[in-house]
Amino acid sequence: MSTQSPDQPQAAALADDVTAIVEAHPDHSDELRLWLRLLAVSNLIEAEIRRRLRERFATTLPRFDLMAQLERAPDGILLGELSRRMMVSNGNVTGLVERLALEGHIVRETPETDRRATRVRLTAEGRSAFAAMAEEHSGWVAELLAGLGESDVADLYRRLGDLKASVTSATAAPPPQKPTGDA
Amino acid sequence: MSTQSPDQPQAAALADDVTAIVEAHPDHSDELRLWLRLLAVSNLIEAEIRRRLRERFATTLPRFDLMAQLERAPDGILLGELSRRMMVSNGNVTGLVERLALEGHIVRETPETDRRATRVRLTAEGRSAFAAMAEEHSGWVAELLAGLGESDVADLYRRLGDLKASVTSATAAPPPQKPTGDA
DNA sequence: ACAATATAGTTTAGGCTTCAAACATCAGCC
DNA sequence: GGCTGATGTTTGAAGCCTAAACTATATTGT
Repeated sequence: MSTQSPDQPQAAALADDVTAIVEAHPDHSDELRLWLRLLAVSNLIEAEIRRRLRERFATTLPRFDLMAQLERAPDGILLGELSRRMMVSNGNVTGLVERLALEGHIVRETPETDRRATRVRLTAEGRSAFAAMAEEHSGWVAELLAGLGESDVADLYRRLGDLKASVTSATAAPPPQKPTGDA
Repeated sequence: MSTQSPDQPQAAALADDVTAIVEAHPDHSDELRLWLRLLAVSNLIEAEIRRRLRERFATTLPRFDLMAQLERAPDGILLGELSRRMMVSNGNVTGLVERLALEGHIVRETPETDRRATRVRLTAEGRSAFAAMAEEHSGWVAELLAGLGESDVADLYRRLGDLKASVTSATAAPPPQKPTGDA
């Protein structure tokens, strides 16, 4: 797995065009393939977990995620902070909170000190519902990853950390724009 | 990173409860952590790519994916086949195709031999638009993964393949139910 | 105090996604 | 020909998601 172009070193007649194209556009196929596989695996696992959350608990991944955030914050969280932690938009949180409140899993309250804000907390019912879901959930994940050895898990974890660092640094700093004069 | 439970082997008073719990619920935290990181990395990259597709080409990832499928099928694809290849529902494809057709990127036609079906193809405009997008897209991916060495890419690719196999085998065969009498 | 600005959330418009039900057509059979 | 069951697609309801516009409240500068 190094360069994708299939082996036709003999077809000389048209080869010049191909060569020119390849030189103008360096080969990114290994990275592309890696990304496509990463995406496929991630979607595969996610779809299965969504399916089970729906079948077993009649809930969804976003609601589960939101409850997971609340469980770690016994005193509740402001919506804005929730939106930051979940990495989704404010408006999105508004809707999720509305539905979870209807289900009785969480409650909203307005702090005395800032009447713009809304703080949400798990109800007792929500806390115990989440505990049940979280336990099964972690079992599902373990089941799906059961084909990996202990060292595979550790290795993948570390390498994905490297990848995350690569992505973060690539998105944090805007790409080198016109170091010299490539216009 | 092996077992999560913090070390309090001395706290004997309450330890029995903890022990019982741990034995009843084996520790899955390493797998869980791996899954959360995989999901985070995947979402990070995906969000960046969606953002760039929107900014540079005023399009979306699903539309890009659909066009990518069509590009590999010069004679067009039936909607059902498209839905299978993209791993999304039929109804989803209906909407995507509608919007891409409005944009002039693709055309729909009904085969003479089966008037239930719809075959979609890229237009000439769609083909060249896709070529431009695909080239930038692969550059973005390479850029985001640039922090990884060549061997890192190959390693990750292989390990993700193992992971995919694990997930596939876990979801294909329903979990062992009553090993003896299910005949 | 008051105007300007900033912050916390909600709303709106639009797109993606699924599932289930409806619709259209086809293929086989009587 | 006309049933019947399978196949290909669309529709409708519901949820998730975002960006942008908007409301309400708080803070800051003067």
